[in-house]
Amino acid sequence: MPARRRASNTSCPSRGSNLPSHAETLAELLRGRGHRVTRQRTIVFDALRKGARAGKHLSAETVYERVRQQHPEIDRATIYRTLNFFCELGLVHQADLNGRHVFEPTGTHPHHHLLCARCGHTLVLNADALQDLARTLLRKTGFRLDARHLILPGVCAHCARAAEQTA
Amino acid sequence: MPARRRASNTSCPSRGSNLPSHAETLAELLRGRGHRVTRQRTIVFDALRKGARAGKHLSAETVYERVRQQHPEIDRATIYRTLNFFCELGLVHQADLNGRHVFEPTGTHPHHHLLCARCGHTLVLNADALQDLARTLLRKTGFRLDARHLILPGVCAHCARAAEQTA
DNA sequence: TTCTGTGCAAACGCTTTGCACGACT
DNA sequence: AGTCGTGCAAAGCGTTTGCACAGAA
Repeated sequence: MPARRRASNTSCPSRGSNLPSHAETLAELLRGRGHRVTRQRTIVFDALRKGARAGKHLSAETVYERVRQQHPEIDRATIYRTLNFFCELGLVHQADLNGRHVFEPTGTHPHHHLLCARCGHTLVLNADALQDLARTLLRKTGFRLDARHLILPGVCAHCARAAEQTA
Repeated sequence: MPARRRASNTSCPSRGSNLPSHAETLAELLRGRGHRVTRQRTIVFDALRKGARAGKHLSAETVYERVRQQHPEIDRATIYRTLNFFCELGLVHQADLNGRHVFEPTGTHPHHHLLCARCGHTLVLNADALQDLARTLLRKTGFRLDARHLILPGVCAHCARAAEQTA
C-alpha cells in the first residue's frame, strides 16, 4: 500500500468499538489493547467528551486551546498525535467541516450534520436519514455507503425564510 | 461580514452561471463582468476543462503541475488566486477529497462522488440520487440541502467483494 | 528496567499575502 | 494612461516528525 503522505488520518478505520462512558473505561480499553494510559490521553479524551456533550465538534486546535487552559504543559504535537491515535482506535471520528478537520467521540449516537452556509450553524441529523440513500446506492451500484459523520451543506430553515423576505 | 481568514473559499457561492463551452465564451463572461481576460486565466481554465473531460478532479497543486509543463513562467500563487477567483464567479466548484481541495468546472452535469475507502477510486453519482433525501430534509427540518458536489465515503462493489472473500 | 509516549523544536505541505512590475482595457 | 492581474518572495496556518527524556508497565 502506497504510503499516503498527508491526510492519512482522514479515513478513521473505526473498528466499531464504542465510546466508554467513564474515563476508567478508557483506561481499561487502552490497557486491553496494550497501550499505555497516560495523563495526556485522559485529558484529551475528556476534552472531546465535554465538547461532544455541548454538541460541538472540536478541531485539533480547539482541543489544544481547551486543554492548555488547565494543562499548559501539554504540547500541541501531543494533541495531534493523541487525536490521530484515538481515531485509529476507533474512539473518535473525524469529519471535515468547511475544510477544517473536526473530531468527536464515537458512541454518541450515529449522526451527521447539516451545515448552514448562511449562519454557519450546524444541525444534527440522525444517521438513519441516509439509510434510504444507502440502500439505493447498494442496489444500483453495489457501493456500500459508509457515511458515519457527514457534513452536508445547505441553508437552514431560519436563513431560508430570511432570504425569502429579502427577495 | 466578518472576514474569515481561511477556508473562505470552501463554500463557492455559485450564482448558477454555467460553464462556457469554448475559451471564447470564458473571455466573454469575464469581460461581461468587468474582469480582465488574461493568458493565465485562459490557461488555467483549459487545464480544468481537460481534467474534467478526463473525469478527474484536480487539486490546486495538480493544476499547477499541469500548467507548468507548458507554461513554466506561471506562478503557483496565480494558480491559487485564479482558482479562487473562478470559484467566486461560480465557474468552478470546489470539493474536499480526503482532506484535499479539488476543483472542477461547473456545468458538467451536477453530480457527486462516491469515494472508495479501500482502493481510493471515485465513482460519479448523479445529483438527483440525493433528491429524495433533500425532499425529506426540507419537509422534516426545513433545511434546504444545497449539495452540489459531495464526496461520500464507502466501499465500492469491487472492494466489498474482495473483502468478503477474505473474511 | 524497559520501551512507549511526550515535550521540544524544526520541518512540512498547502495556501495566502505584500509589493512592485507588467499587461489588459 | 489607468488600474487590474501577475511574479516573486516571504509568511501563514495546520499538521507532522526526529530526537532525547520522562514516566507507565
